[in-house]
Amino acid sequence: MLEERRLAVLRAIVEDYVSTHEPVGSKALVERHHLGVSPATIRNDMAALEDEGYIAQPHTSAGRVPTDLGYRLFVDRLSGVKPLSPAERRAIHQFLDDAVDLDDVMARTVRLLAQITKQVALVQYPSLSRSRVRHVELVALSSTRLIIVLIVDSGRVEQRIIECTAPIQEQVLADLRSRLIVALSDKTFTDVPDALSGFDQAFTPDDRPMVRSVLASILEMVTERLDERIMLGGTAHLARYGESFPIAIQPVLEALEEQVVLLRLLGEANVPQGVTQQGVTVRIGHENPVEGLEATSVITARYARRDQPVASLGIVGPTHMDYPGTMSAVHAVAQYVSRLLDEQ
Amino acid sequence: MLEERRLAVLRAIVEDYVSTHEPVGSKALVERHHLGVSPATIRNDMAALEDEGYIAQPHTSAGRVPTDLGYRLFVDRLSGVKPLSPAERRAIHQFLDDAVDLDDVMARTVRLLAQITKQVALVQYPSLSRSRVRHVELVALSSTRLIIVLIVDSGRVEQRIIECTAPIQEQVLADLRSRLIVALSDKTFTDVPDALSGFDQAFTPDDRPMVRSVLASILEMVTERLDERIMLGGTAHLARYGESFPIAIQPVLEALEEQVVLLRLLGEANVPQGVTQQGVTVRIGHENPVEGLEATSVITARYARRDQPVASLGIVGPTHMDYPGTMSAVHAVAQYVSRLLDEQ
DNA sequence: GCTTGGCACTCCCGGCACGCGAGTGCCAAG
DNA sequence: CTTGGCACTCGCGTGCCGGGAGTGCCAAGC
Repeated sequence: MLEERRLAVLRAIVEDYVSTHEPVGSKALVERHHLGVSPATIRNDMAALEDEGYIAQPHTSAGRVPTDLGYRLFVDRLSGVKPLSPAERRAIHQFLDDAVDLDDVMARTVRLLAQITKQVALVQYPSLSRSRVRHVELVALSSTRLIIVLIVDSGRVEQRIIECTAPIQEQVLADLRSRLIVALSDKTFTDVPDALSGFDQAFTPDDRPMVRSVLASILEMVTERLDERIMLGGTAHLARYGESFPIAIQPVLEALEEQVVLLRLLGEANVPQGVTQQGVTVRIGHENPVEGLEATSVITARYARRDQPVASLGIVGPTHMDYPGTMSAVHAVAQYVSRLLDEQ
Repeated sequence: MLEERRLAVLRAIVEDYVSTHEPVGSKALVERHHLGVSPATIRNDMAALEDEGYIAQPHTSAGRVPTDLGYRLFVDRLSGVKPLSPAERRAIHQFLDDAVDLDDVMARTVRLLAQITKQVALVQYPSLSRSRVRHVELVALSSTRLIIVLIVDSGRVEQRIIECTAPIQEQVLADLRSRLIVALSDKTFTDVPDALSGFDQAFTPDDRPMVRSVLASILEMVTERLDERIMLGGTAHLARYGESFPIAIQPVLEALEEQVVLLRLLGEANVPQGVTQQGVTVRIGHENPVEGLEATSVITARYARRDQPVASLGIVGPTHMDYPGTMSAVHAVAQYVSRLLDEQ
C-alpha cells in the first residue's frame, strides 16, 4: 500500500513532467492526480523517492524531475501500453502501402516514424547476412571499368565499380558472369565466401587477375557492407527542444552523422536491461553506449521478414518523452514493415 | 576615390563581421584596417552605405551589420578569390580518391564538403537525363514479384520492384530481357520512351500485361526519377550558430528534409543574378526561393562529366559566412568530382 | 505508525534602477 | 572633404528587492 502509492507518485511525476516539461511540485501533483492524500504526505514520498535516486530537484525549492533511473522504473513497471489512435494506424497504412521499391519503403518508413513520434527516426536496411543472392550481373562501363551488381532477395541491390588493369574481353566476362550466377544463386551471404573458394581455377592464367579482382570485390560486398546502411530523418524535431532544454543539440547531430554510431544504436547484441514487452528496446540517457547522447533516450524494435529478424528501426529523443506512446508507435511501425516485407 | 573608400569600408565591415560575428563600429574599423582616415570620416561613409541599403544597425548606438544587399555587393565586386590551402587540397584528394562506387563518391563528397566549409553540404546525384543505359536486368524475386534494374554509364543503378498478377514464366522473362537489352543499350534516358513505343507488339496477347507493366515501370524510372536523389551532411554545423544568432535552426532543418526543396536549391535554371566567376552560384538570404532559408546563403557549383554538366553540389550556411573561402572550396570540390567522373 | 496542517526557510525569478561604455549624428573649424 | 569635439541614445551588466513556489521538519491527530 505504502510502496504502491510511492510508485503512483513516481508515475504521476513522470507523466506531468513529460507533458509540461517543468519540475513538478507536491501541490500540483495532488491537484492533477486524485491520489487521496495531502501534499505533505506526497512530500514524504518524494523525499523517499529522491533518496532512492528516482527523482531529483534541479535546485532547492524547485519541484522534482525524474532521473534516468526514474524513467527506467517507469518504463519497466509503471507504464501501460498506449494503443495507437485510429488516425495513426490509418497513416501507417496509407503511407507505407504505395512504396515502389525497397529504397522507397525505407524512406517512407523514416518519414512516417518521425512524423508520428515527433522525434528523430532511424531505419536500418534489411541486413544482408541472411539474405540470399538472386542474381549477379557484370557490366562493362568502359574498356577497363566494370560494374558488379548483386541482386538480393529482400529487394536490396548492391553495386560496386572496379577498374581493371587490362582491357576487358567480352567473352571472358560472359563466361565469368554465367559461372558466377551458377555458383552464387540462392546462396546466403554468409555462404558466398565458401562458394567462391578456388573459383578462379577454371580460368586461364591470363584471365585470372581480372577474375580475382571481381571475386575480391564480391567478397568485400558480402562481408564489409553487411548492414551498413541506415536512413535518418526528422532531425528538425531536435530543434524543438533546443531552446528551453538542457539538450545541446550539436553533439546529438554530430553523433547522428556517424553511420558507425547509428549502427551501435540500432544493433543491440548487448541488450543490458533494455528490452521490454513486445521486443521493444528502450535505452535511457546514460544507458546509451554513445557519447553525445547522454541526454537522450533511444527506442528501437526489430523488424522481420518471414519471422527472421533482419534489422532494426527506432527513434532518438529527449529522455523526457512520452514513452508509452512512442514505444507503441515504434512497435506498430516495425510490425507493419515486417508484414510489408513478408508479402514480397 | 571617394566611392572607392566607401567600398573599402563595406569590405572591411563584411570581413570583420564575418570573423567576429559582432556589429562593427567606426573605431574598431580604423584600428583593424589601415584606411588612412579618422573614425569620423568612416562614420560619414557608413551613414551613406546605410542610406544605400548595404548595411544596417541592429539598434541605435550599435555598430553596423551588412545587409543581404551588402553581402551581394561584396561577393560581386569586392571579394577576391581565396585559394585553398595545400592541406585542403590534399584532403580533397585523399578523401575522394579511394571511393569504391558512385554511392561512395557521393557520400564522401558530402562529408568532405561539410568538413572543409564547416557548413551543411548538399550533393546531387548525377542527373540521368543525359545518361546512357548500359544494361537492363530483370530478375524474379518470387513467382509473382520482379525486380527491374537499370545500370547507367555514370555508374548509377536504378531499381524497381513490381508485382505481377500472373505467375512469371521464365522463358518470357528471358525473351523480354534480351529484347530490352537490344532496344535500350546505349540509349539516353530521354530516348527511352521512343525506343519502347510499340515494343509490346512482339509478344503474345497472353504475355502483354506483364510486358506492359514492366515497360510502364521503366518509363517511370526514366522520367520521374530523373535527378531525384540528393545527399545531405554536416547538419551539426547549423547548431554552432544556434546559440548566439538570429537563425532559428528548426525551419532550416525542416526545409532541408524536403527533397523537393533541396532540388530547388541545387537546380538553378532560373539563376537571377547569382552566378559569379568560375560558375559558382551564390544566393544570399532573401534571394533564396525557399521558405525557411531567408537567413541563410546557398553556394552551389555544377559538376560535369566529360564536359557535360550533370548535377550540382553546394553548401547552405548563415549569411555571415566566409564567402571567398567557401566559394573556393565548393568550386574546388566540384572540379575534383568532375575529374573523378571523367576518369570513369 | 502513517497522515496532516502549520510554519519557517530557501532560492528562483521577474522587475527596476543605475551606471558604464560603445557607438552614433551633427556641427563648426581646418 | 576631413576632422575633432560633443551631446545623445541605448543596450547591457549589476545589484537589489519582493513575491511565490516549493521544501523539510515538527507536533498533533487518527
